[in-house]
Amino acid sequence: MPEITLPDGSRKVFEKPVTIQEIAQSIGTGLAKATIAGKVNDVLFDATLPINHDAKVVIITSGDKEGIEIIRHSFAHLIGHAVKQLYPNIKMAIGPVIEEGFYYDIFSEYRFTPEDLIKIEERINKLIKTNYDVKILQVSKKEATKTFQERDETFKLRIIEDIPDEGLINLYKHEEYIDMCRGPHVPNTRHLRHFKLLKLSGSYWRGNSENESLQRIYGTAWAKEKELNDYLTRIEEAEKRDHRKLGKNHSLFYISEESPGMIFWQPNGWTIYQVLMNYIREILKKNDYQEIRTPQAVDKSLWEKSGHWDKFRDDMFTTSSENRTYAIKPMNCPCHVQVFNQGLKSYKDLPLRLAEFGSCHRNEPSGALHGLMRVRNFTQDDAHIFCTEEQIQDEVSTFIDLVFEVYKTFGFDEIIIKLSTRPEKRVGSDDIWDKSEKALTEALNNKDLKWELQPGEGAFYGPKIEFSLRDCLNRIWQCGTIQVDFSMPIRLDATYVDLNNEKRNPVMLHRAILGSFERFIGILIEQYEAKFPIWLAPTQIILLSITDRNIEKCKEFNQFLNIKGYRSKVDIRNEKVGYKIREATIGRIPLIGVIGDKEEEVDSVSLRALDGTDLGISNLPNLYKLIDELIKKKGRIE
RNA sequence: GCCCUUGUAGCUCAGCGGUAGAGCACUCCCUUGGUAAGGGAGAGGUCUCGGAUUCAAAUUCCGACGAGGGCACCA
Repeated sequence: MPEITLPDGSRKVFEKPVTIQEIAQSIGTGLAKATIAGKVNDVLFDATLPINHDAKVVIITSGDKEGIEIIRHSFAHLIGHAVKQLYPNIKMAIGPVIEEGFYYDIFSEYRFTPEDLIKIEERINKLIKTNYDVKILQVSKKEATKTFQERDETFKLRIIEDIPDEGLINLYKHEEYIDMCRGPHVPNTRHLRHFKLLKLSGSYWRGNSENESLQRIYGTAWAKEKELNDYLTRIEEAEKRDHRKLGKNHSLFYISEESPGMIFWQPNGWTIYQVLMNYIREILKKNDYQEIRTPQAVDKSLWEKSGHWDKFRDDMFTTSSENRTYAIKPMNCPCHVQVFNQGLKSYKDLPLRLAEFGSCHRNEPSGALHGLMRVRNFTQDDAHIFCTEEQIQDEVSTFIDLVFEVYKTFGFDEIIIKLSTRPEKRVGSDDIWDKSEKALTEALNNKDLKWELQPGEGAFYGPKIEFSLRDCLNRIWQCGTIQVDFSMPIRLDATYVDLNNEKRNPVMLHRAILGSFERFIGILIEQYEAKFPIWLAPTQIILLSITDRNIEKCKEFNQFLNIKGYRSKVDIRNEKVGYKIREATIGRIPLIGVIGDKEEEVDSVSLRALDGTDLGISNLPNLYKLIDELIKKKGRIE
């Protein structure tokens, strides 16, 4: 006689074990029809499984977040159902739900093409329209094993091996197709309607490139057709912000076939780069950093000492001269230790902060390259803080604030923070790792920030905090970072004299705010959709002549503006003003100045903002004032 | 690096066995026009590269290189 408590507090007693479906039916037919699954004492539960004890029950429909996830998960099974009908020899591996969709990893000798994707989608459409019931079999591990042995589903068998012996395993029967899942799943395919298979990709069994290659089919699914269409439109719109597309359209940068992964900055892009660099320079000055510059190519012996040669040899570009081998530097830290080592250092010199806009080369795998986001040559806004153990906490804390201050300037509202701890392959004792990880954890916890732990993902020399941002398609890119390193100073003999006149090794903090200029500008292009605030805009103002009579005035104003240090251009072509405005607008120039006879009479210019706002007529001193104010704001919305 | 896709004028793309086409941009001419496209003419490509098939290849096949989407990697 289970007593069921519903979310509104009402209770219902049933004569015999009852399913969520039946509970919903007892409330109303409409609800019963919409029921996808439920929660029994806060645990997700299939709609058609019996509940034989008193419980709190929540009914889940497609309107719930869990509901839509269940729908997506069930669609993954439908890939299985369809694909096995079309290609009986394949083996199903794993098919989870992801953000806004699902995928299924499949082992198949035959390689799927986009045409197959269409076929599979058609087959799924056919299957869901039959509105079949999804049946649940709860079986022992032994029975499950037998089922998948008969079906030669070797990957499912491997998954079963890792499941504990006791307890039941849920098998979901989609007609002749059987899949294994923790569930729950929809009770009938009539809940599955609005989906689209999106893309095909390779993957590896258990995410390990040593294992079998699998083929992954990605899809998305939604409760309503409108939601599906909105999602697809959203992706389309987001693609328009792609920094590679905008970079080309606005002549910011390009990448040539001869140097994959390396950036040719055009005048427009380089302007942004320099403004950004000067902004960081100001920040460094205010925060007591000293800028240095170190060589591009350094003898391999230094990299052997630092440990990089051992671990990253294949990922470094090398060159040789006479009898020596050099590595084109993949990082700046060993060089910074060299600079630190010049002259004897006292504890009074610490913390010593050495910064460099360091150009690094890393031979990234070809498949990893991605516009400005992942390149083979990048410039870090790098710095190394040499300090004592006692100073770590403060330095890390100050740095986190600094990152937030800088990111705020660009209006990032979502900064993803992750703490990565000791990897398997590492240098340094466990005692040192304990201390380093503790320092970072405490710095984060003292700030009341949301952060995520990534065990085993730290650098080989120390743990790190990463600050990541999302691009237009929600892909996450690490930008800022701070890493604690007790090892490098020891390996490279960095020392200072302490209060007791004894030599000690300093601790080294590796840190970057933007990460690399390339990646950060890539993110910025997408963030602003290339509509840069005036302090960053490659061209800040363009002066348009209305007739040829106004050409000289345009040129004169332009010269004054440029001498004053603003980035001004003219458009004195023989075109109508509407045409020039259109071009300047498409060119994303923040301020447009129009000069006709009327303006010339009063030695002024008519101003228009990028969004079309009329800013009135202004003489030069007022124009300077206006631009100065806009620059000062740096596009911050406050 | 792995799997799928892909590489034609500066850009976006069409052509998919009979030695190249559009729109925009560019140059010149007419037009001197007041806040998102005035009109006309012209120039521009050994169709990424290397092989193979064929009387004939941008078009089919193989390979290399680059690019796109994922996966793996990311000091």
